[in-house]
Amino acid sequence: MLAFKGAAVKEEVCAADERSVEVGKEERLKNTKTEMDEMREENDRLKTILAHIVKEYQHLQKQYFDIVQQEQSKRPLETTNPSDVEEPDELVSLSLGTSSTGQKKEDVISTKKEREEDGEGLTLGLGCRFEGTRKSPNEHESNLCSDSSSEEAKEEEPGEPRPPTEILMSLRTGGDDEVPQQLPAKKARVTVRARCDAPTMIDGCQWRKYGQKIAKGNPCPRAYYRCTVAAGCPVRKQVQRCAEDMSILITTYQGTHNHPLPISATAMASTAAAAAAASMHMSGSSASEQGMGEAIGSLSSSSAAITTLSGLNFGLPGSTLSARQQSSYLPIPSLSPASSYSTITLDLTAPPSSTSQLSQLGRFPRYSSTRFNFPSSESSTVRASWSNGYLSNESRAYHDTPSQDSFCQSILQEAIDTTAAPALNQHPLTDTIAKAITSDPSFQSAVAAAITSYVGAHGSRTGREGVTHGLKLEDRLNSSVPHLPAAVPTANACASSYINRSNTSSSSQQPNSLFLQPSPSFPGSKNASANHDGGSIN
DNA sequence: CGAGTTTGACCTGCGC
DNA sequence: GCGCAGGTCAAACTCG
Ligand SMILES: [Zn+2]
Repeated sequence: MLAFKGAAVKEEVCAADERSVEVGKEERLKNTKTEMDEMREENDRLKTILAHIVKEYQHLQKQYFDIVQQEQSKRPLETTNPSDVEEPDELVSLSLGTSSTGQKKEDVISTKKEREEDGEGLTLGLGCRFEGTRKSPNEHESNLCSDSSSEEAKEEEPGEPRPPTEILMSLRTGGDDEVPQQLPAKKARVTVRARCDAPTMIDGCQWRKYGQKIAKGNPCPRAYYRCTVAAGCPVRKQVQRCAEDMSILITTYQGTHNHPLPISATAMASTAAAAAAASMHMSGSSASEQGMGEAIGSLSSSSAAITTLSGLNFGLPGSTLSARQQSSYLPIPSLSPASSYSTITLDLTAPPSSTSQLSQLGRFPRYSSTRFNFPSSESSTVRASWSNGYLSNESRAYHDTPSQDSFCQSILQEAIDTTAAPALNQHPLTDTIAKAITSDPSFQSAVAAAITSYVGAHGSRTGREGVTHGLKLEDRLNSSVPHLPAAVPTANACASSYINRSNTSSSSQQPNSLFLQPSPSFPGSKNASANHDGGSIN
């Protein structure tokens, strides 16, 4: 009896369960459908946005070409850019300051300590010849092998011709033509100033320390690192703390990677590039077109998504070919660039006030500098989205899916919008970007890396010029697209989110295949001493 | 034992 | 030509 009763009860219970289960299934189904609908809507939205972006891009591109043509016609005989030639060193400074107003030139040195978030290392990367955006990993390997032999040669040669996206090509043609004229002997350098507690920035690349020296005027020793991701990679970096503010880490990247960048680095570079481009647009005026264009170009090369941005960038009303402002900007005396270098300085320290810098311009007449400001106000929201975007990027790092990067798209969109309505909207975008940049050290480094790479590529190009005209374009393309500039590893300990997520392990990043693999986690970014940029060093 | 760091020596460019 | 400073090399050492 009891047994029966029990059985009956059980059955009832079972029936009830089944019912509830069915109900649950239905609900789930409904939910799923709803989600699907939402996804579809989202998809449509994205498509619309993409279409819009493309349209804008084309428009801007056209404008850009017009401008270029105008410029060319204006100064047909000029062989070199005035600025380039005249100034032994070009200093382009990117200011990613957090201060919202900081429109322009603030004293870099005075940078305050607003950014406490980045507590750790920053990283920069330099150009990379073979870019990871490419679809076929195999190519990377082959490239690596071939490249690994001679550093210098590599630097000068972009390498194999990779068909960049058409957009890039067009951009490159236009933009680069002007650029190529830089001084032949110049070596590209990217200096990143960022607040970072960690000894070095994590940029996703592996670095090996090969020397240390106490520079004059700065009690803090300067460390010298060499990229070890690929044998023979010519990229080097110097890491030094600012004498005036020990919390500021100054990292200088030099050279162009002769290997594909790690996914994380690539992703960072792209995002950074996008942000940089966008912000540049916004701030527009002061940035030198050339520098920006190049930087962006390099960045864009890495990721298609960015391409759009770069396009925008180029599209900018050539605000400045002629008007380029050259200001000397020398944040840290000890680091003063050698005359033979073309240097881009990324100031991620968020200068507090915007006026001081101007005062300093006069101090170092010798160097011209272009400054890029990324004013920002703090916001965490942007950052989150950015991170997401980054992640998505990362997964696709090796696929050419420019338009698909939603994150980038959003950014682009913003940029575009802003661009369209020049003055009005600038702040929002700028802020957003700035926030993103500021909040994430890795991002910062990425920007720097991207720029660096670009510059490096450019420099190498210069060397090659004259040799083969026919190849020129190709080279450029290659250099710009495939060869990302070294990604600036921004890694700090802070490297935070991006790196941690995307980057493969710090120390073990490996050139080809590994790049593709999403490494699980970042070990600890703690040791500054660690050599691996990815992990510790930098 | 190999990879990476340390550190003094060495090389090079530049100003006087 | 000399000295200085920045940058690099490489032997010795450390670490996993
Ligand atoms: Zn490298």
